[in-house]
Amino acid sequence: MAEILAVQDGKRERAKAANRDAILKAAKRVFAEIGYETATVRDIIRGTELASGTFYNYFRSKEEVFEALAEDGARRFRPVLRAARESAVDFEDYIRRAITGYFQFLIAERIGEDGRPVSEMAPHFRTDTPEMKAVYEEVRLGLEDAIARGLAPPVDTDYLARACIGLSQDVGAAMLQRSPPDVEAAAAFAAQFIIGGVNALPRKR
Amino acid sequence: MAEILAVQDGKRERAKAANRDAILKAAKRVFAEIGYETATVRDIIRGTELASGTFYNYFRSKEEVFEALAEDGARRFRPVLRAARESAVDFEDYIRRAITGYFQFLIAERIGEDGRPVSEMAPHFRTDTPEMKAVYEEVRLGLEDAIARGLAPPVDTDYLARACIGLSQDVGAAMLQRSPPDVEAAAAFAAQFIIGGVNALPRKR
DNA sequence: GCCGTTTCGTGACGGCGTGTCAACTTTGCG
DNA sequence: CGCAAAGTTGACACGCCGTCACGAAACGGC
Repeated sequence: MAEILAVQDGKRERAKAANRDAILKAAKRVFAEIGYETATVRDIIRGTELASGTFYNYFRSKEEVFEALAEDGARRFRPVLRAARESAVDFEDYIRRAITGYFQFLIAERIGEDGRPVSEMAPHFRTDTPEMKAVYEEVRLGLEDAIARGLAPPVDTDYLARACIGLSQDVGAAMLQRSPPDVEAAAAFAAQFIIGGVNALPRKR
Repeated sequence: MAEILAVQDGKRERAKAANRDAILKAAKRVFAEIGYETATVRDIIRGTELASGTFYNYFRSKEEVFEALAEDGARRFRPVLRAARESAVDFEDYIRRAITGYFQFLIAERIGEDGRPVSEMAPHFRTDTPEMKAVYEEVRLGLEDAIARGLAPPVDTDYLARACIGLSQDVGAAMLQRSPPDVEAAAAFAAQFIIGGVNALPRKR
């Protein structure tokens, strides 16, 4: 009756989800406060009500927690990319929407104004984790899609996706270092750069 | 007589330089073999003939050794950039030379064919260390120089430098993952992308 | 050469974080 | 209610960290 939308009813399942969530939340806070490198598993677990051993029922290491956080972020970001792809009227529009979405995401995700810079908090911000790879694939598919529709010239989509991601990450980081960060200006810069770049590319494949 | 070009004669100075060098060499090998994250200061010192305490006479931590290695790399790379700037006949030529130089550098620097991927070995590959910042400055100056000479349109050189660096890093990484890596093709891709991007940029400042 | 001074290598030590595990508590279920 | 399964707990052994008192080796004045 009261559990109309109870996705999990067992007390065990609820506790499990709650514990995992508590650890993730604590980790996010601890990483932001003292930095990923210096943070210890104990620091994280102290941020919860659980005992040290319990940590290892959920994650194998500090690194795995970080990856889980990155996965979360990527999972939340993917819909933004997909929406950009589906609602865009042309290639230029797609790029602009995707970049703007990413930069807004960056602003929204950084721990409320304080916290350490992303660079310090993200030690190995590479396309390692599965969900990270999924974002890369989403970008690449978006580009291939545009090419298939004749909206962009046929080029090496692997290089192109990597180029767009690397460029966006660094311009995004530069944007965050300015105060106040200007999403519009940064997005316009990155988007126009990419569009111009794509059009100048050697047409392969 | 026999010491015509002896830069350091004191036995102390020579030992110091040799020890520091031994630690750096061992660290480079250890990082490549077992990865930066899992490597310990003890692992590094075991790769030399020295005692554990000696490590701390030269570096404060594993991270500081890594930074020293990064500094070394950046210091060796900077002349490549400078040469590109000085010998280039126009903006397009400058970009092409710089990118090609960087990609050749990547190929030359990776631990002989084996070793872990750069991404795993370089946990915080950001523009943190002084020498790293110097590379960024070198890039930015090269771009400002081109703009001042009217070879490129006036744009936000901070964003532009970041964009070029991020793009080059990621395309370079993608190149290294292919076998065999094709420096020419990758450099042509990155250079043309950048040139096209710059020309499409909103002219500010 | 000799010896006081300084510099530096050495490895043992206290402190701390790690990951494990046997004992204990809670939940699910008949 | 009671048993089995699942999960939590914190103490423990292990390994790494960074330091420090000690001794050896190099320097430099005589």
